[in-house]
Amino acid sequence: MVHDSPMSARPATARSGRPPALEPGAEGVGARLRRLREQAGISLSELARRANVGKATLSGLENGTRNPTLDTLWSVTAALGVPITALLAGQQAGTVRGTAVEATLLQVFDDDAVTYELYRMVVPPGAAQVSPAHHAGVTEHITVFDGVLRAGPIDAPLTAHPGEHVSWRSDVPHLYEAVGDHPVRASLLIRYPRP
Amino acid sequence: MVHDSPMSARPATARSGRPPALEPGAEGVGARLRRLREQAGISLSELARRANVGKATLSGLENGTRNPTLDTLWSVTAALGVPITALLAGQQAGTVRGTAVEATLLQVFDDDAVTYELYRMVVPPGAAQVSPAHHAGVTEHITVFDGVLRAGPIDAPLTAHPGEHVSWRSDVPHLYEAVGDHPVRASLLIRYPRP
DNA sequence: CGCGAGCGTTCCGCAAACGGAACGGTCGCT
DNA sequence: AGCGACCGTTCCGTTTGCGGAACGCTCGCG
Repeated sequence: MVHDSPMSARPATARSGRPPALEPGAEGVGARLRRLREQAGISLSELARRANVGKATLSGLENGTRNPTLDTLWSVTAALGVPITALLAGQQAGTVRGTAVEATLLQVFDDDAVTYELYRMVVPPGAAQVSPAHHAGVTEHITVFDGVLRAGPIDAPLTAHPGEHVSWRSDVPHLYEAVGDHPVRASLLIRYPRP
Repeated sequence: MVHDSPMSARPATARSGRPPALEPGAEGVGARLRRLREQAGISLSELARRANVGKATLSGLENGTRNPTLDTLWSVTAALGVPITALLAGQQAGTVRGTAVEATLLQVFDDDAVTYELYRMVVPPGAAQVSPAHHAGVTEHITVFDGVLRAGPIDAPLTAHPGEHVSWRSDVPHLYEAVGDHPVRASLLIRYPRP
């Protein structure tokens, strides 16, 4: 689910015919930047000087009327001494919503030969979600904390009760579904071997 | 220290006369994006279609020859179903280096009236760091785990041994310094009241 | 009072990021 | 072999983010 076809309910990032106001995330970034700058106790002009960016750029950025470049963001956050993620985080970062599954990315373990992604997952009752196949070798591992989950390959789904663990190779289409009328809370670990 | 004058050793983000290659962070972002896309098992063309961006844009982004706009990043990460921070994180995110202090941002508590930032801090022996004043009302709180620390307002610094706690109002210039030849490990909590 | 210093915003020419189209290359199918 | 579908890269005209300069404003000081 996690990486699959957000085609359906994509958070309207349409570029066509943009009105004066920018996409939803932008003014959040601007406001966050202004707060960080004021916390640091420096003026807009001063920050522009330190970061080697124009005052116009900074002004437009804070007011949400510009759509900054990545290296503008780098310069500004570096001059403030904060990680670049400080500007982007906070807005539902890491939460992925599918048709019937909501998953929050808790952690990524990125080793040489394999990457793990750990999610906290909630499946509400009454709806099922089907996800297309992942790459070969990818496996998913779910531990159920609450509720009863049916998940796994479409033609051979597995059932897990609280405290139980299921896993399968997800290089085939697979589904997630809550059994009964309780939402399912679970942890989801996806393992991606390096090709 | 944390927010103060990274003027000295700024991670050269100079914009003047940029060579074909971009600033250090960029190709990391491109590589990370390519990995995410391949993990999702979709082609560059397919991702361009889903994200509503040009293939040229995506190609240039993955190869590090372009300096993407924030909303390009939004579109792409949204289409991949990953948080935007997935592209930026990983490279020393949250670590701030001063002349004699290295601090890692562990957590930010952002309430209505006040913001707290919690850092893990290491002060190597032999060097001192002076930080200019913060805004009025800002206070710092340090708990020493290891080593002996001298810190606080320049004209009245405090000394803390392992297990001890010091705090001061940081609206005046203040310093951090390890006493003796052991590095100091400590936690640093900065409290910023909303003006 | 006048005036210089600093603030944040707006205007402007230029560089570059953007999407669309065209390109060559590699498959799989008839 | 031929051919259509798709891949990722490159070219190109348009859009827009960029820094610098000018602007109006608010202070603090002589």
